[in-house]
Amino acid sequence: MTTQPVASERQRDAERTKAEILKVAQQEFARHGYAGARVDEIAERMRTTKRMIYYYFGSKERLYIAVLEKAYTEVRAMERTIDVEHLAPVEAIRTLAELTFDHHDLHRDFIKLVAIENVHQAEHIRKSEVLANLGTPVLDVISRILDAGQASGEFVTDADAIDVHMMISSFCFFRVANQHTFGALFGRDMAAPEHRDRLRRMVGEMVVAYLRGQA
Amino acid sequence: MTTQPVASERQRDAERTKAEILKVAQQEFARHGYAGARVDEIAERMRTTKRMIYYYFGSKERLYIAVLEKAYTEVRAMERTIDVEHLAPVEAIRTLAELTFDHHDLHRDFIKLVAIENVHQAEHIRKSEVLANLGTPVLDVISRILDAGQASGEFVTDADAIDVHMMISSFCFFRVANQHTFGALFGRDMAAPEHRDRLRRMVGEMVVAYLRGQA
DNA sequence: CAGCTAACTCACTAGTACGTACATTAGGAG
DNA sequence: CTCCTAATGTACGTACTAGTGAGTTAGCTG
Repeated sequence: MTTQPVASERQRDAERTKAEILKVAQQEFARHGYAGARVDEIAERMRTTKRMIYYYFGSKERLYIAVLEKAYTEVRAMERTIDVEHLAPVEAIRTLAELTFDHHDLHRDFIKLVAIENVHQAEHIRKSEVLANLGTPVLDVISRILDAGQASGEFVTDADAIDVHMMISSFCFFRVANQHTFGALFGRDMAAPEHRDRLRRMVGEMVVAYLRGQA
Repeated sequence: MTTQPVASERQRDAERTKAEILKVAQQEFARHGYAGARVDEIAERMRTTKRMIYYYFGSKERLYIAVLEKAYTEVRAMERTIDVEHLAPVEAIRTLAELTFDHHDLHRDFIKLVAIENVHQAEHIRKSEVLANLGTPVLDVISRILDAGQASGEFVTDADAIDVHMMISSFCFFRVANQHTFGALFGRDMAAPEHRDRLRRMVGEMVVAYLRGQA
């Protein structure tokens, strides 16, 4: 048995090459949109060549779909680690909102990909079997919090889990996705630390106030 | 003096041609994004030719900026017609939220242009003098409602007009802008009438609950 | 009606962007 | 050590795409 070089030293390594393509492609698509992204540009920013992109992914569109699949899969995996069910309903939903906020704050590229995919009416997502069968763990969490809150009487508003998720997401998504036009037109950088912290508290208070209803 | 043909019958009419270019271009940019939009495609869908686009607008980018300017100007003009100040604070802010909701519902192309412009980090908006000096009338309206509500004691939360505007916009924007990925992943069409009506009430209740605070 | 210019048409180009044919090599299997 | 194949590199083709050069005409002005 000869000495095996460690993975990082191997000159030929399919997994490593594929992973690098996906990483660089994600940046490129997020920065320039689907049509604006350049396959040649992705290739130039890598150790490897454009030929490899086509060898592994076949086409620009399939590469883009692979990027979406990877991004969504990671996000869903992260969602599954959220644990707020040991908290009382009010604190649970507030914490969930704030974690969602943090999550959006940290995954700018993912937010952009979602925005881009919506420009294209989700046509690529619909082509992916992986994404079609990717559950949404966060909905179950919200459902249980809502049930607990209604049972204890703390939540008065009769809300649906998808709606509540949408309410939280919209706030967090908008702050990140629209920060540039918002900044240009209102002169306020929603991503700046001082605004970020206030808006983080705001999203939590917003959901709690909504669910508690008009006392 | 010879008989004047009416504007619509004139074969040569700069204003009419420019207006048609802008209208078709808005659709094309909204549908395919900045990079995905095709100047030739815009030309083909018109009475006139591609050469005219360059004659009047000079470049694809300047055409795109002109489209943004027109869209934003129209939206701001519409905002100025909003009149809720004869209402009591709670009803005023609720109505404003619902009108904002309707407004987003009606101007899908505009929403998409905003999303697209954010993908490009608002670089085109920043190049436009028109847009830099376009006020935001809605902020004054919100300010006055907040002042009235705080004076009367109905609003407890110490909120800032820009934040409240952001809260309302985010909800309305997200429902329209992200309807495709949301629909694909959660199996719910937020644009369908039954959901639309519920979400419309929801945005109003959300702001009111937030401003009234935890009683 | 003559002349002038803004409005318009047509044919074309230079460069770009996705994708591929073909040659080559690393490195594991036997 | 040899062979075989997955992995990789090079160079190129085809189609598209923004933008333009140069000529033409509608229709207003005097």
